[in-house]
Amino acid sequence: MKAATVYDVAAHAGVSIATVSRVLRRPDDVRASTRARVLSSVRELGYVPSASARSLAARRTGVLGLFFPSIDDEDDRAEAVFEQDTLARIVVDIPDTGEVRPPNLYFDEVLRGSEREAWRHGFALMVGVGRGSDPATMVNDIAGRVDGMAVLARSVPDDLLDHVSRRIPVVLIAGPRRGDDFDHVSVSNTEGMRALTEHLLDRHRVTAPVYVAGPSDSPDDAERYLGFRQALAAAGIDPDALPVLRGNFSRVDARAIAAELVTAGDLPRALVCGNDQMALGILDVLGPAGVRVPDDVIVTGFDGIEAGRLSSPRLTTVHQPMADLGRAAMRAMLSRLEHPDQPPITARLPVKVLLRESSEGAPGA
Amino acid sequence: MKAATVYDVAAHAGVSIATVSRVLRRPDDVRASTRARVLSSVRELGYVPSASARSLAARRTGVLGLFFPSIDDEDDRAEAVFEQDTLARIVVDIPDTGEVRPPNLYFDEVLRGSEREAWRHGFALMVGVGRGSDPATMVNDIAGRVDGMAVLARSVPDDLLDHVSRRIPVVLIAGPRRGDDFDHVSVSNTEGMRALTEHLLDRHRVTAPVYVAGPSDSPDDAERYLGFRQALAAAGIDPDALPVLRGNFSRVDARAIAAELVTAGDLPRALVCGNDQMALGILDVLGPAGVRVPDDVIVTGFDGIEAGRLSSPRLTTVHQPMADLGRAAMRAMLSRLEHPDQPPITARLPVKVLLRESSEGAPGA
DNA sequence: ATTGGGAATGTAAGCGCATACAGTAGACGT
DNA sequence: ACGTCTACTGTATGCGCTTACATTCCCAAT
Repeated sequence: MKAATVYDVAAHAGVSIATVSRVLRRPDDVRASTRARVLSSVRELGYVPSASARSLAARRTGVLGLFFPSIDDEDDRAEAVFEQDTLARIVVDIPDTGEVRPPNLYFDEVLRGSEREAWRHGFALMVGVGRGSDPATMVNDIAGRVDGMAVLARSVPDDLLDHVSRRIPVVLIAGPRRGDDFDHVSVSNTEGMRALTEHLLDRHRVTAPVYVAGPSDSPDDAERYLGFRQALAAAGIDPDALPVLRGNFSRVDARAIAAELVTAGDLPRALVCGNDQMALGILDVLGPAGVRVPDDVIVTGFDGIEAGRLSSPRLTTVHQPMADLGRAAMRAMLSRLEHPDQPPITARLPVKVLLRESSEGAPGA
Repeated sequence: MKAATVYDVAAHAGVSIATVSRVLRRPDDVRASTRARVLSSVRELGYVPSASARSLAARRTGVLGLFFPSIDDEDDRAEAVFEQDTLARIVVDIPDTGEVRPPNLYFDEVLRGSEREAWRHGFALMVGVGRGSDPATMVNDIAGRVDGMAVLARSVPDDLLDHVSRRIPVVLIAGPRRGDDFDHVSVSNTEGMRALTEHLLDRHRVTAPVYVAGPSDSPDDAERYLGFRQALAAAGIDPDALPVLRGNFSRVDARAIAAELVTAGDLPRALVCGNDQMALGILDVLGPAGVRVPDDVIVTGFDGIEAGRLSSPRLTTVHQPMADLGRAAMRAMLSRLEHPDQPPITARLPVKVLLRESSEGAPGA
């Protein structure tokens, strides 16, 4: 059952392969009667054009790429449950109080936005998730298949980016700019954190907020911390006089940090976290420890993930438009494809400060 | 800046294109010294092989496809925020009490699992989300680019499936089998719901649970309802004597249903919902209305989404392994690619009944 | 009936790579 | 020195499709 080709269809319909191709690509160039004949042959033969051949001939693939760094905790069961015609029935009692798998909303959202935007412009989307080993193979592989590629900050080494970008346009998502070579899409980390901090300073008279930082190599965190400092400086407070707690963006890690603060007994008036996960981790500890939020301690996050809306108290945070990030990345790429020589694009998406109970107290209060 | 090709590399390294190709595909067939020379040319020219050409010549693409029906609420702002070098600073007060966007965990998870499994076997993954208009174009397009394709139940009309499957193997995810033509991967909907229902009947002495159904054309819901009925029948209860409430799997819709029940004043002892979203919608209404869960009414869901673990009370539900669904689908496809003539695969993944507070009462109680 | 001209179709040349097959250079044996 | 292998490398073809260009149609206008 070899797959049918243009030749088969052409023969079957009694036309040349060019006509078959036209029927599929520019139907109006073909007389209605022949078109109908060809289409019926297509149907009859189960013909599906080979995108490989088409891309090769047309010099474009119609696919955009998206590359993520690996984040999902390598679930590496070699053999997934499968092949067993099992019907399950395992009843588990009141389980999983902790977090099972922090659903990686961030990537999911970016992906969704990307897919959507790519599709709107007639492109398919190919995703790659950088697994630990060697991104080179994968990135190269994807790069060979697409017309353009968006890459999450720091998921790909610079030299690889340079290499790949000689073939196709590359758009960087989040993180810092990389020289002036690439198009770049990010959110207003600094401005958002500054606005939030200013709010705490002005409205709540906080004088010595403590920043709970993410990994020291996170450019996003660096930008956020910068906003934090700017707000302090603008209020006449010396940022360097305040301690900074270093976390790793994870919830469990933040719990440890909070636990330490509680036992040490020196809780600041406000804990400003570099992301939501950490803020949630802190809430996990503070509540049970008898520390009231926000009465005793104000806690804020950054990202605007769903879980922060479901926590109690609900988390004050800065929401970044993750899906829009993906969309903007795709649009930047498409724009670059159309105008290869335009100057580098820099899109910076606005964020929203969401004031909720973890800083404001009961709703309506 | 035309992209480099094998020819360029060959010329630059002083070898033939065959050797260049060998260096990339079967390095051991080339003398170490020439290999090094070629590789350095590759680097110098920024050569990235064209997957289109390779796929065409090799007669396989190395890509697997995954097709979803459209679920995300068409966020159709024609122009996403973008291009404006805006720095945002908009402060919003205590917002969004309702749900902002039900994160579509289900697809996200299936996608994640698929990507993972595909990658493990050296394949890239291409995703397509069926947008309202006409799936044919998109499915055909994807089918032309991949070696095999997994499709979510009912996202593609039968004739299209038949057509496409003449070119590549197709695996169906979830839903009912389609004749005996396709490989099929699903979860134990019936068994899971039956186990859950039996638990309610046996352990909680519920005698007349009411089923809150999904859309009548949902095969998943049908399977679940069947399990519900089986449990009743096995307990000597006539399923047909009990009313069934019809929802559409959405949270808002379920709220309306619950509201009606509350005002009518005839709440059953237990509401068994076809999915988690609806169960959550019911919880949304019951709590504020003064109805105690589970003391007055037991509420259960199906799916095991994250939000059900974060609700209060936490939701008793049946967890289906969504990521594994994706993985299993990919494996089925790969298996089919290796053994085209093997009999149709049917994988049925086990589920887990998770008993939580919405049926059991306070933890530890 | 002729002719001009646009519309419809056919012809043929790649697109960039993999690979069967042919060729070439040493290495080794006699 | 010459034949024989073995290990590499080059030649040439085709994968299935698009598309510029050439050719043929068809019909209105003369």
